[in-house]
Amino acid sequence: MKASQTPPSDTKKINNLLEIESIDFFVRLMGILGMPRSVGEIYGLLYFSETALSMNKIANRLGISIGSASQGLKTLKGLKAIKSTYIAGDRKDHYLAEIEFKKLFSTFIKDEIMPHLESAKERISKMENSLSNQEKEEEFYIVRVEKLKKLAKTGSRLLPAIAGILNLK
Amino acid sequence: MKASQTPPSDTKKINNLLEIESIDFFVRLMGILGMPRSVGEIYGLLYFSETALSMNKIANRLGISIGSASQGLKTLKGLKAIKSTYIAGDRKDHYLAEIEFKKLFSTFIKDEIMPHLESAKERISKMENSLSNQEKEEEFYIVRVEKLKKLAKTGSRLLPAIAGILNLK
DNA sequence: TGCAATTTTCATTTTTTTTTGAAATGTTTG
DNA sequence: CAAACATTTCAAAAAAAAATGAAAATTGCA
Repeated sequence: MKASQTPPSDTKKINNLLEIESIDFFVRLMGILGMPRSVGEIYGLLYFSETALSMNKIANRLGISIGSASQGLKTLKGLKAIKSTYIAGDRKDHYLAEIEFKKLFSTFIKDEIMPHLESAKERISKMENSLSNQEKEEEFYIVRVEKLKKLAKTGSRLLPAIAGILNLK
Repeated sequence: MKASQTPPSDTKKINNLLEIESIDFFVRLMGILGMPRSVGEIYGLLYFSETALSMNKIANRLGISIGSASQGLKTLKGLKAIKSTYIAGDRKDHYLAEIEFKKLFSTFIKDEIMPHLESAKERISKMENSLSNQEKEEEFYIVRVEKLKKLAKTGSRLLPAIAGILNLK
């Protein structure tokens, strides 16, 4: 008769509606960045958590395995999207969301996109070198290689610029 | 003794090295945009093809099924990354790569990213509405909702701007 | 109109990605 | 330093995404 009204033992009252929306929101956002569901879930949970949460609490609250939680936290640390806090008298690590999204996005651009650009440039060179002497004369091939080079150059300019804009907003 | 030197019957001599590098390049690029391998393969093949190719030729040359080819071409049409050409006396559709990447990217932003932004705004409103009266007073929640709104706003400004920059390069 | 060629669709299969959970590893403190 | 707790790793399972291919739908021509 009262069990259903008792909130989970060790937590302050949770706004479930908010939490659910937040998780849903970040699952989709992380999805756009190609991150697995668990990463979005963890970040969404932490985003509206006033207290730092341990890995175990995160896994329990989300109903995911500790393996997923561990992996997801590692990914989020890599993105600088969370930070860990020391809590006195507790051996576990505790995590808080980094709420400056610019960090998340600029780390993402730097670590996930820029490296592709580097190897793209190499591959474009390979293409250029593979052109036969005859092809080297042909407008068709010249234009296409040119476009690729321009694409790489635009990327090299634009991506850091985007990261930069995010950093000063 | 000569079979291995005979090029495929109906094609002009193909620069396989170039083709392979091109396919590899676009498989990765499309991968960043979350597109399946087949989409990158098709575009990569068309990019250095001087002649327009039919769906069947594409499927054959790439060794993929016609189902994949059909689906991949549909996706590429949607992205405005290819165009079809009429070839006299041939009933089949023939496809050419659209080599202006700006089209591909701005269509991608418009069709794949912007709609997410719209629904994100709705979800942020939901979160705001789900705040209890007490939470509405708390700095913690106010800041977080504010950050989300700012994120949505930055997205709304930045994404069309990026599409715009691409269009005038 | 009717037939043959072409394309699309979609249930099934295959492949890839993600999650799980138990074992191995690492860490703290009594 | 050992035992208790925490975290990471990784092989196996589950889930999700992509590819297949045959049937259905569409198209254009005779």
